[in-house]
Amino acid sequence: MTKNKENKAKVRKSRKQVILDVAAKLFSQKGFHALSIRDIAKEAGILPGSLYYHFSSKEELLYSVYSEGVRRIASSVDKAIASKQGSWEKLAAACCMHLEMLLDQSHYAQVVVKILPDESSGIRDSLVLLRNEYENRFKVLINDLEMVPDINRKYVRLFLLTSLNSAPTWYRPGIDKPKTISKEFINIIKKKTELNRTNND
Amino acid sequence: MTKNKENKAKVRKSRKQVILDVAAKLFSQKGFHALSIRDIAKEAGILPGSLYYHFSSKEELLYSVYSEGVRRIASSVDKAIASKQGSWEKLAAACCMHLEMLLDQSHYAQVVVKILPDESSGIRDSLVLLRNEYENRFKVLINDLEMVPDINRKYVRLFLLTSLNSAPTWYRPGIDKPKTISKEFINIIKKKTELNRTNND
DNA sequence: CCTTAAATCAAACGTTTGTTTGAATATTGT
DNA sequence: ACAATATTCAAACAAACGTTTGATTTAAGG
Repeated sequence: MTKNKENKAKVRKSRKQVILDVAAKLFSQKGFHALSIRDIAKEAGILPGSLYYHFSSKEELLYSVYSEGVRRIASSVDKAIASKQGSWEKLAAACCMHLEMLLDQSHYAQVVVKILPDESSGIRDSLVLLRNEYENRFKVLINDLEMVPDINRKYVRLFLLTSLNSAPTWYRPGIDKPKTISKEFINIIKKKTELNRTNND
Repeated sequence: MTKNKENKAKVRKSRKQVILDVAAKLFSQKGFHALSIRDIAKEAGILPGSLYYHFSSKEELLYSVYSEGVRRIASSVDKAIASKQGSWEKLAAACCMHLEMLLDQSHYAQVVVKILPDESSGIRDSLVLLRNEYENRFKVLINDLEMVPDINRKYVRLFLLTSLNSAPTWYRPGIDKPKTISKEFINIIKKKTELNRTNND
């Protein structure tokens, strides 16, 4: 009763949401410092000052986008993991979904891996907290992994996660699908790569 | 004359070199847009305008630092490769030196991996060119690698290089040495990681 | 319809930005 | 020692920045 939500909701998304979407897109493309409030406002179809009715500062806007990005990628990955059994299958599913979120035009997710928390010193710690909470999933997945004993799992995690997160910098659609890429990465870790000829180690 | 002696001793490192060193340090720490000419000038002990006697713009300064970074890391890696024989040994030596340059406080090298060429649109293409010329070494090294046939070498390269380049974001001195880290990374690629129990692939 | 609150505009604020300019100072070659 | 050149200073520029403010419009409730 209080408001005619249905009409409104279906006709147009709220202005605040438009600002968030535009900010996600532009932050992911240009980074924090290279993007101005005026750029965001112009693309959102409002005046720069109007933005401050919804967000108290540029940093708070980034935080809103960043946390929404973490929320989206985390829930997608959680769903992907839940449907799988076996430690390697779970990890593969997580990597695949992680990569799909990064590469399939999800600007929110891209912000999470493209923006370094140190770029915005005022909210640095908050961003690191959000990101750690998400990446902890991979720590668990890799610790549960059934693998030969002489591999340092910390480096497996770093190796895998940083590779996936760098994908947006070199990925070009049409060459390979995210699914293919994540499978290749997992395979490089799983399989023996060196030829049998010399095994001096 | 007495003054002349003192000055010469003191100015052994030319002003231009001081500016370059300071810029390398600050660019690697703060990125391109978050760093101002005034910050550089203050740390170099000159006035902002004086910088423009040596460099015609902020972008040209970045280019100078970046190209010097590529020069240093490339020549170090080339030397490291030359002394080794065997495809895996060469790759290991290259990765180790690459990582040492990045982690052992070489600000010039850090600029090369921390600054995304897109941050400075005016010289983007020049930076990409420099970087590709360097990274081509790894393309060659990995193509020469003796490995099982069903591995996509392109992804081995991307996998390895992006992992190494991300190291400055998580590396903390005292825990592990660059040498140890690069060995672990190479090992993850070389060795079979999965337990033998199920080999359904 | 009127009132009240939410949302946006229009304009400006004070700072900081990269850069330019002309004068002043150091340095160098003769 | 002097002229020429190389280097730095001091000051300013216009533009862009994040943000604030007060008026104005839009929407909602009784």
